[in-house]
Amino acid sequence: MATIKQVAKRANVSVATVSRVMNNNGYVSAEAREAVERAIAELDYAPNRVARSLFTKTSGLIGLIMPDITNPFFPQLARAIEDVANQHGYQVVLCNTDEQLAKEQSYLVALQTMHVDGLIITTNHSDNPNYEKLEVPMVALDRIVKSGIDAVISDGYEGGRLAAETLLNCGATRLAHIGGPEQLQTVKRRTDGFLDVAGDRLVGMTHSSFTFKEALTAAQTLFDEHWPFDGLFAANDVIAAAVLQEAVRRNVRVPQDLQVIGYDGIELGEMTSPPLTTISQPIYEMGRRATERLLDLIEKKDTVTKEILLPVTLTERQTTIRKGHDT
Amino acid sequence: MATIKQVAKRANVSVATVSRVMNNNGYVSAEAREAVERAIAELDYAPNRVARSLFTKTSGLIGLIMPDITNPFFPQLARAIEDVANQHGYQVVLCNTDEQLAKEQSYLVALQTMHVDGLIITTNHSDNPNYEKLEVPMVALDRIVKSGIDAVISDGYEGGRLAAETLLNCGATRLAHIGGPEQLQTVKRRTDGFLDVAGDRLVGMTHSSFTFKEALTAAQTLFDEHWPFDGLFAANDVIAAAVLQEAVRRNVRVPQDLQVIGYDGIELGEMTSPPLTTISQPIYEMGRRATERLLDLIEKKDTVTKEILLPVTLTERQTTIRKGHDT
DNA sequence: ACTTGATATGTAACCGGTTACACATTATGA
DNA sequence: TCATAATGTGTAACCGGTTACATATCAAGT
Repeated sequence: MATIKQVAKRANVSVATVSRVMNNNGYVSAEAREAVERAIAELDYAPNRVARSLFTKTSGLIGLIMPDITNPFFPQLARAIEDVANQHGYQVVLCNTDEQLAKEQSYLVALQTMHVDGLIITTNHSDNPNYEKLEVPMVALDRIVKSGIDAVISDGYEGGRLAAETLLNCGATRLAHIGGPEQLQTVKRRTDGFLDVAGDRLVGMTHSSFTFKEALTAAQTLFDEHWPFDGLFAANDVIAAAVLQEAVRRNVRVPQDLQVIGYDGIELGEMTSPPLTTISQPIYEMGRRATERLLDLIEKKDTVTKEILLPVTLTERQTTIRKGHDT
Repeated sequence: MATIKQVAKRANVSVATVSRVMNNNGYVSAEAREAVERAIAELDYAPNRVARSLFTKTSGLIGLIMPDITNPFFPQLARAIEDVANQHGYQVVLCNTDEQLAKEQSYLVALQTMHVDGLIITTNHSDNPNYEKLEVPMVALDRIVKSGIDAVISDGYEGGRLAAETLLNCGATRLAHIGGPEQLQTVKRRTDGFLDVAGDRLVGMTHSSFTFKEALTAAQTLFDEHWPFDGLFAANDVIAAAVLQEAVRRNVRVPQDLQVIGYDGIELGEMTSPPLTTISQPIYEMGRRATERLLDLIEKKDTVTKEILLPVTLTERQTTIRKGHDT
């Protein structure tokens, strides 16, 4: 790789002049500019970002801290983040923490020492001193966060309500629910919303992690202990898929005997049989907004901490019975 | 953040001594070492990786170039890569290229100027000059690659054969196939293997991209034009899921009327109804091996170009009829 | 006692950029 | 015409590490 010095020599100017044309600042004569540009082209020069970083204290890097990219909710988020970061000339560093504070900590120091310009964090530990003492701009994503950290989330409570209302509207009378991991505030809100509308029409409820395997045993438990019910709301689409599978195993027909609503709106919901009715979060949009917000923070366009709350929508597929069409 | 100079002053030594204790090389007296360590602890010092990078020309960064993290095959790969990279003190930079050469190019220069230590590439364009002229160690993953680039792939041809043999063993006599994108060599081999065993028992075949939507229309076409068939091999699990969904729409019972085998072994296969029999690639293992290989290359442990071919296995679930159990 | 090698430490150059500052030249306005 | 501002360019300091090299001390070997 050519260096700025080589370019300077070839163009018969000083490194300062080369730097000026690269960054388009300061005064440069037309001839000098042309000579430099020719030299750059001839040498196929691209400035060393490490060197630039050292001086400017910016890296063009964004740290992305999420529990597990393997969880089907996160790839879309990551994609959105990477897309907009890239459009603005930033690269993203991927970190999987499995929600473990120790891992987060070690990533945090690694990212800090490489001078990332900002952080997008999907963590429950944002109130941890490790985060608080960081002077790096950051925004929390899909997580409710204690103090003065920016956040973008979607309206889980309303999503829960919407699920219950939909089930009720579709004629369900005996409701069931499988909630998510209880320490996830953002997931708990879905349950809260659902429960508030369901009231005493709730006949059974349990909890599960977001792994399919656990979801399957949770579904089995629910069927074993609380059947019959005719409307079920799952805290995410993976759990809903498990319910669907368990339903066919038990010859419970969906949606005739049991209507099911999932949560998230990931692609998996299209692939089940029948395709899953679900409460869709605007996942890509969430990633996009979080990144745009972070970029604003980095460029100091805005310093007032904000929480961005995005609306959810009902995606009606075939695990509920359409009213008005009266299938 | 504290700098090495501050540490040096506090410990009453020179920066060289601090550097020596940090890197554990050169001679350092016990007292000096202790003083430095105390100063480091007191100041919470961590060396600036950017500065170190500039001198050493290593960054601790690995570039991960893949088409689209949103495609459910890739998150596991990314996770494996990130896991082993992290275990060795490296961070990974995520790049989504959508298979577009222009995007790859722009990522390549970005990654190069930030001095990534290595590259894992999932691309069809490895024979492009952009890659060839790079002096960065790299390994291709899940892609067949022209010249002297290391690669790790799994045995697609054998996987295709295995799929056909399994279907035949399970009593299928009229075989169908939905192939993947034709420019993907690694996917084409699955088709080749399948076709070689199927021979003239093949009654119908079509192609599809790996998006669920397209797969669904491909499945419809196949049913429309070539039904009946009783054994189907799909080039990946997403396509297989589409076939399953289309089958229930047409009241075709799986596996009684039609047996289906997918390919990849992603988690989606567990979530369909019925759960999908599939040819499993050792996805995590592939990512792991690729990264370990890359790390060896980076550390110059080995310079002979290698192709690592990993075996695939049959994961028997419920879209095929178990022989010997005669369900 | 003197050479030699091991131990210990500091100074300064270097990595490849950016930019403050000095200096020179040219244009502008009174 | 002369002061002043705008334009153009180079030198060198700086960012925060690493390490070659110089220098010094001390123990061991002859």
